Amino acid sequence: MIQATLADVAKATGVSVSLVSLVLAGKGAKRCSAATEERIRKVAKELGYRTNRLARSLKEQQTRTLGMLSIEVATTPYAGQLLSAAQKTARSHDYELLFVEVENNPKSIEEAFGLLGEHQVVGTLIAAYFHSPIKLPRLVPRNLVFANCIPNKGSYPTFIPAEYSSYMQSLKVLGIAGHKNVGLIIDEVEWPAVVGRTKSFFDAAQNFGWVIPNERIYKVPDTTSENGYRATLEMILRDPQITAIACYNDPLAMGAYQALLELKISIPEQVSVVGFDDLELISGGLRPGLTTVRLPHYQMGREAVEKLIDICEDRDENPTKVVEIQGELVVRDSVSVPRNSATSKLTFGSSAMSNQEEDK
Amino acid sequence: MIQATLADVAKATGVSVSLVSLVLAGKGAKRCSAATEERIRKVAKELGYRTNRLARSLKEQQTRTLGMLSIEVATTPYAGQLLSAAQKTARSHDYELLFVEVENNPKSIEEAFGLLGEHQVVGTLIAAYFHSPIKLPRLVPRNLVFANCIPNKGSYPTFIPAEYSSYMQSLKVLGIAGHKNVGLIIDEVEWPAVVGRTKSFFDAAQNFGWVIPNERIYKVPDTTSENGYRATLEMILRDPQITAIACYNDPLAMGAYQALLELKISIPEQVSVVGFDDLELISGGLRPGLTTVRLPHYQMGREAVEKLIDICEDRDENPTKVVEIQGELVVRDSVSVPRNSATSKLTFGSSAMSNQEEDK
DNA sequence: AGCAATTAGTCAATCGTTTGACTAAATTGG
DNA sequence: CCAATTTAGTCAAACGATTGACTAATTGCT
Repeated sequence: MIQATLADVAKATGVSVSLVSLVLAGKGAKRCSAATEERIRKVAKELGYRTNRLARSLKEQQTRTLGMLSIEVATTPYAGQLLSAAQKTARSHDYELLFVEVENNPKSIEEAFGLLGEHQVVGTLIAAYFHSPIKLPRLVPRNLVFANCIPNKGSYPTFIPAEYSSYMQSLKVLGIAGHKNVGLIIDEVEWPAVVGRTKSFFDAAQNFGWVIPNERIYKVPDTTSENGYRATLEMILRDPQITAIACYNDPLAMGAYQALLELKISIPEQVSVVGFDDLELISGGLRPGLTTVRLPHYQMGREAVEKLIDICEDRDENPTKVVEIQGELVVRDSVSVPRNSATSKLTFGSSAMSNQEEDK
Repeated sequence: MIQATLADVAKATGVSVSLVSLVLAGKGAKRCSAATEERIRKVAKELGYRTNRLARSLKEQQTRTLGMLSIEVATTPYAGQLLSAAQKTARSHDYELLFVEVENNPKSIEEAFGLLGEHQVVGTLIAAYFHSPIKLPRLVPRNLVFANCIPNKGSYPTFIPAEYSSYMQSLKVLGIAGHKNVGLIIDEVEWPAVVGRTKSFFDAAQNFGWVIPNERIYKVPDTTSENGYRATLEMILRDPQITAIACYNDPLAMGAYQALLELKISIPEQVSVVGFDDLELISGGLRPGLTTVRLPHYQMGREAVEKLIDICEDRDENPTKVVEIQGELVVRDSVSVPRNSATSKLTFGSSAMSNQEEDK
């Protein structure tokens, strides 16, 4: 006997299966004497009785299992927060998470839907490792929500980072510090995140009176440190007026640090840098610490699952569609007031270090 | 009707439920005419019939679900590979993964065991984000395996990184390059990984004739970049003979880079550096690229689940206990032959850059 | 023709849990 | 004291899939 069943408890107590079921479900009040109830509970405990959720779900025609389709969420540093949040949130509502990795194509997603269907999941969360578009198959299950990605059709509760306003936070740090000559290094592919952050940059330029921002936008084919390094070298050599570099993400910022260090330009005294993502390994590991914005992975996971459960339990009073979640500005030490360009011109070479004349 | 059942297919075809079941299970050969079989299949397809795994499992008294208890596997950069591998491996054997995050204490683990029991999982994988000891509760389920962690009692299939031989690979790179004066920066807490890599260092010292290694071991309370930076500064200033630094992991190596850069000591010309973990964000992002060792997260996940399924299906012909998996050496550009200390003494200051006189 | 064997199915029990319908005994009210 | 109500339970069907036991009709063989 691998697990005690209701029948085992009933036999050991000398009552019917029904009564045990009622008592253990807390519905025995009107059907059972206090003494019997106690006996049943005692025996159940002794036998280590645990409900068989398969049987319950079959009878109830309703599981408490959610499916989570993940597009590289687990394997991307920090996106895992989303998965962790989803699981913990589900658990806290007595739901389980059936986790399935898929590829971002309709066929792979459709297969996974079928699988989740066989397991009678009551709802499905689709999440991606970066804010990306999802192509859905023809048939989709009911009770579907999205986190960190956007479906190509239909209208579902969708939880994504507020790219525009999140990025604006770090740009504001530059603007308020008084920077006027700001460069941007950004991905050349027009992902939703790229569009939002670009707009943010132009609006910041407008607000803070930055000069000709479109000439100071450097596009890279991939947001690697290597590309951040190269873009920064080029940017600084071609445009030595620049006092601050806004990077699309932290790996680019890491490359920017390397380029500036190589040019013997000190951060933040001579050039300030901001990143995006708060990849702790990078942002916390760099010297000086990188001022950046933490993506709301945890919140997206939590809110998406909470919404999903609301929908599953028909408690969706306000059928929200797209929810943009604000990232959190993490201020470290990579931004200062701009150098006084009258007294401190950027020079390149071994004497750069002695050239630091900061504004007060 | 949310999902078609066997009864639906049977009614639509005009046959009994039994026959449909038999046919769709591929056991209809001796019980069904080819014509009827074809009709059944056609109707099932039209109705989008999918087996109800709850009902099947209940009847079969056997699920195809595995439980995975994770100790921060999802939230730690790169450990997520283990989870991804586990899920994909399970899936490729037609198993599902019920993913549960737990804390590393017996109470939390016991709770999760109970939960998995209710879902009738046939086997359980416990995995941790770093090679760590696990305290098990009094009662544990059958069919248990461990990945990247070690149980405090009992004897279970356990898949861990081969700390000693993995780390030896990167030390060999230093040894073969001809380094004699090698420093080690390592965690002060005696985790299994620390013990293995320390032993590796002493044996490498023995083999390659390194001098007094115990005086060149710097212990840090936490393996952060910051501590790597501090340890490196101290190490180099106190012991300028050092030509190579072996770091316990990549974040420490990142800190070492910063310290060396600040001292204007070039990598690898004047000092070589090796890391461990291959945190791509760091190892691939640093300039020059960091020579390090990739932890076998993916392999641990895959092999653990394969073993688990073997056990669940009574196919465990060789009941292996602890399997150590070798990490993969990733050679980048942070190691060269040692500087010739006769002609190139380390000096500290702005003239260091011109001091590079390498061996040929 | 007569019997066995094969073909093409159906029947019914079962897994563990839930719950509305039922019942026997005890208690209450007038 | 007896009818009505309450108490303390039991019974049985259902969820969907599986499978050994059964059967009716056809075919094969001599």
